[in-house]
Amino acid sequence: MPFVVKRNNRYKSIYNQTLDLIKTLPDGTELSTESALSDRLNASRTTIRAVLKHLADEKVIDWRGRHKLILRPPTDTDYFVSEETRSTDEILETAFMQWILSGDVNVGTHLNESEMARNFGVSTSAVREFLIRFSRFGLIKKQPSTGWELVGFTKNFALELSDVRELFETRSVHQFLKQPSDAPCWAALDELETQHKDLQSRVETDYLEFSTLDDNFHRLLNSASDNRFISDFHDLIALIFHYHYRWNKQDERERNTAAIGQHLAIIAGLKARDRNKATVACANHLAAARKTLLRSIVWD
Amino acid sequence: MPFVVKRNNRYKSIYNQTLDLIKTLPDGTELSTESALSDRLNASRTTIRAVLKHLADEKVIDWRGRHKLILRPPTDTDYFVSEETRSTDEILETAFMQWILSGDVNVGTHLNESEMARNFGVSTSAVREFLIRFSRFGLIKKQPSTGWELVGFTKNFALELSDVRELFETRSVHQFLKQPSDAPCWAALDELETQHKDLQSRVETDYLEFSTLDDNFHRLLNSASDNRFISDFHDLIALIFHYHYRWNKQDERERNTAAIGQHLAIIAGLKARDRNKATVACANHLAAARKTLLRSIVWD
DNA sequence: CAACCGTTTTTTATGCATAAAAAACATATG
DNA sequence: CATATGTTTTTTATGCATAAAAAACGGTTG
Repeated sequence: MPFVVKRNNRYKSIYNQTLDLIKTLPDGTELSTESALSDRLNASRTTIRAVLKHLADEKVIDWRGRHKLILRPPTDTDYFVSEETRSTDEILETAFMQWILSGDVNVGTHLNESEMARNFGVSTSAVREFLIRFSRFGLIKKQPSTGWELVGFTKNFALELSDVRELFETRSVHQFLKQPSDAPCWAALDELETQHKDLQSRVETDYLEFSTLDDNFHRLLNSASDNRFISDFHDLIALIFHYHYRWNKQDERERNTAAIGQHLAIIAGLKARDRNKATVACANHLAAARKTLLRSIVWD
Repeated sequence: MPFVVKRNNRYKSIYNQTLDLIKTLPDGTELSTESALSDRLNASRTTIRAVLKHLADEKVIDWRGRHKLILRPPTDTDYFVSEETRSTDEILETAFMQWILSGDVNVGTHLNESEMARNFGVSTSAVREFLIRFSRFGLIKKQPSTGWELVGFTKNFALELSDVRELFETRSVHQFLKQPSDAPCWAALDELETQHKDLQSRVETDYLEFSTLDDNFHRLLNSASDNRFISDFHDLIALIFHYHYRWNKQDERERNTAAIGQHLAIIAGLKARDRNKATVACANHLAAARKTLLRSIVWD
C-alpha cells in the first residue's frame, strides 16, 4: 500500500482558477472553447477536459460537446483547499526553509532523505530532487555517497552573500545610468518612486507591504545589468529576504521605514543622472541591509 | 528485463586504486587493516571488503581474516576499464557537453529525457537529476510540465559570463593584494610563477599543459576572495573552458602562449604590490579571454 | 582492552513502473 | 474547410523497489 499518493495539484489548481473565471460570468452563459481555456489558464487541453468533467459532475456547468452552460455560481466549498493546489516543490521549500531558519537544526547536520520525506509527507525522489535544485543557493551541500549536509545561514554565508550583492548592485546602478532616457526602465522607476512615497505616507500601519516593493525595486535595478547570472543571484537574495521578512519581525517597522528612505535616495540619484550620488546611496542602503541580515543570523 | 543495470563504479574505481597501491608493495608483504584501507582510499569498509574478496578470488592476495598476503603484482588485465569506473554523472556531463558543444543541436531545442537516457545509456532518473544539477550553469532551463530547453552557449551567454567574470576577478586581484605577506597564497603564487616560466620555455611543444595551469591560476586568484559564490561561478568558468580547450583547437598554441604572458604580467603586478599594474594586467587578460570565448561560439 | 574483523542495519543511488499532463492525431460540426 | 471536440500517443512527474555503499553493532584476538 502506498504511503504517499501521486499528487494532481496542477489539475486542482487549474480547477480553482476555472471557478474564479466562472464567478466573473453570469449564469446561463457559455464557457469558451477548450483550446481557449487551455491558452488562458496555461494548461493542456487534457487538464482542461478533466476540469470540465469535474465541473459537470458538480453541476456547476452542463457540458455536452461544445456546449458548456454555466448553471450556478461557484461557492467556497467548491474550491480545493490551498494545501492541495500547491506544488510539491513549494511545499518542500516552505517546510525546509522554516525548518532550517527556525534554528532547531544545527549547522553541519546530516540531512536524511527518507526522514525528510516522512516528515514533510512527500516521496524520497521529491526530496532528492528538491535538494539538488535547492543546493544552488549554497545553504546545503553534498559529498558523494555520504549525503547532504546543512551549511546553514551562517555569518560567513551572510557576509559572502552581501559582498557579491554589493558588487552586482553597484554595477547595476551604473548600468542603469547608461540606459537611454526613453528606455522603459525610467518609467518603471517613476512608478516605483510613486509607490515608495505612497507607502512612506502610511508606513506606520502598512509597513508589511514593503517586502514586495523591495523585491520589485531591486529586480528593476538588476534588470539594467541584463545578465542571467546577476538575475539568478537575485533569486537567492529574494529567497533569503522572503523568509527573513516572514520570520524575523524584530524592529520590522523601523527597518522598513529606513529602507524606504534609502531606496528613495537611490531613485533620486538615478533620476538626477548623478553617478556619484546614486553610488553612495546604493552603498548606504546595502550596508544597512547587510547589518540587518547579520543581526538575524541563527547560528555561530 | 532491465535495459540498464545498476552500476557499481565506486567499487570498481576503488578496486583499481587498490591495485595501484599493491603495485607499490613487494610480494609477500601484508596489506594494512580494513579500516586503514578504508581511510586511505576514502571508501566504506563494506566496499573495501568487496574489493578484498575480488582480489582473493583473482589470487592477487591470500585473504584469511586479518592476514592479507600479497601473492603477485597486478597486471594490466586485472584492472577494470576506465569506462566502468566513471560515475554516471561524469559520463552524462561529457556526453552532454560534447553533444551541445558540437553544434548539432540547436538553441531552443526541447530536451527529451527518455531519448537522452536511451542515447547516453543511463536511466531516466539519472538524466533527470543530471539536468537539475546541470541547470545551475545556465546552459539549459526548464519550464514546469513542459520539460527542458537548451539555452546553449550563445553570444549573450558568453558576454554575460565574461561580464561577471571580470567583476569577480578584478575583486579577487584587489583582495589578493590585501593578504598579509606571510599568507600562504604568496608562496603558492611564487610556485605558479615558476610553473608558468617553465611552461613558457617549452611552450612550442607542450602548450596543451596550459589548460591545467590556467585553472590553477584563476582558482588561486579567486581563493583570495574567499567567497562561495565566486568559487561556484569559477566552477562554471572551469566547465566552459575545460570543454573549450578540449574541442576548440584553433590557434591553440598562439592563444596559450599569449595567455602565459598575461598571467605572468598579473603575477608581476601582484608581487610588486602594485594595485594599478595588477588591475590593468588582469583587465588585459580577461579582455583576451573574452575575445577567445566569443570566437568559439557555435550558435547565433 | 584497544584495535580489528564479521555481521547486521541503515542510508543512498538508481532503475523502473505508472499516474498526470501534454501533445499529436483523428473525427465531427457549423 | 476551418475550428472544435474526441481519442490516442508521448512525455513528464513521481512513488517505490532494490542494489550498492555506508554506518553501526557486536564479537574476537593479539
